[in-house]
Amino acid sequence: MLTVATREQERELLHEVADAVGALMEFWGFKRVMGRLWTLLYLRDEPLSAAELCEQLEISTGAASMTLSELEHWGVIRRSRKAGDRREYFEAETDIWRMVSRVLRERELVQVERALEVFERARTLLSQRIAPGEHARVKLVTERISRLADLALLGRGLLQAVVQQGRVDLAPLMRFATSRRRD
Amino acid sequence: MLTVATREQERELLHEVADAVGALMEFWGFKRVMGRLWTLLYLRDEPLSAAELCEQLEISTGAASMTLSELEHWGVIRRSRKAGDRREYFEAETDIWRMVSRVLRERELVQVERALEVFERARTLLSQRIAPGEHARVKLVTERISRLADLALLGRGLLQAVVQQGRVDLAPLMRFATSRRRD
DNA sequence: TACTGCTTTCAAAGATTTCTGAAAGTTCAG
DNA sequence: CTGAACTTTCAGAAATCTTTGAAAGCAGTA
Repeated sequence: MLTVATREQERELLHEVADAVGALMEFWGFKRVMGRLWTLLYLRDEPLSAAELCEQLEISTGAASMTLSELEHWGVIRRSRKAGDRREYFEAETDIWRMVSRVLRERELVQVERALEVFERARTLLSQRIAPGEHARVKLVTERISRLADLALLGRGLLQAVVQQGRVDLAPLMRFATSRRRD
Repeated sequence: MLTVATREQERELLHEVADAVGALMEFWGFKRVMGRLWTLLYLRDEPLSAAELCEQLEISTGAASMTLSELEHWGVIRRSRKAGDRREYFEAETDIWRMVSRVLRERELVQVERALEVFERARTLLSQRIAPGEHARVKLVTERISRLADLALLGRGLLQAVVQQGRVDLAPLMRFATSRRRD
């Protein structure tokens, strides 16, 4: 009975972890259930079937199917089959870093770049055709757009650093991140 | 008439910039209108009244009032009054960095830390009470939770680096971010 | 080919977020 | 103190996002 209690407790714990990841991912612009489902798979050594996932997560077959497709689209889970079994099984991609950097590259970076283009265009157009007597005001506006652009550039730089770094070695980044804590 | 055309064009441009910032902020977990409103104020040298903002953004008085409160709560706008005028006027906080680092500190960091606590707790509890014959499996689960924790730690480290850095000098961070682009 | 068991799709329901605008609240000049 | 001018609040409307589940689709036997 110790074992039974422990099993139940473990299940609970893993769900808590899954919920924590779900919260992070939601906060981050994904659907909560994507994070929960991925984590559940990640914390298993064996592949799970869609039916099991429905049961564990208390979602419908439809939701499971769609969520699994999305996760697959992001390359964070894999499908597999067992011989003599019609069902599909799913397992998590375990290279977390690859996943994260892909998302950063394809989502965050795109967003930031889109904004940068707008800022750039606005600056260019403003610098042309300044009505007389407007010089001071237009200059202030341009200056402020430049500051927005600076921030976006910093963001882009950080994202690129993180994304690039990960491909080879995470350590320098981590070192930088932690070394700066007190200065 | 050149001036008129230019004015209209400028208005349009500024709205585009505001929309771009709005999109970033929305993507980032705030309401789109917060970003649009703040940017509109930021790109003005003079304070605006609530009524003008309603008109510019095409939102109701209620929405304006609530949005302004939220922005004030985050310390990114200021209220002011003009002598002999009953209306309140609003202007943007111009220290962008201070704003961003505050948000990172109070929102992102909190989220990451919450997740880290869950991971830590799960690891501790799993390491106790391992049912016989479960060692291998539990070890794998623990190992994977550790990897999640590593990622969260990296995130926390980066956030802290960014937040700390900004207080004194942004340059080193920018240097780091850009120097790493190709290696 | 036809059946069976599993998966996907998608219209509609449900949940959640955001917005509106009228009413209540506040402030201040007179 | 009063009333006009402005602001805030908040219940309900509207818009948006998410989930459901039944029907259609598909793949692997028999």
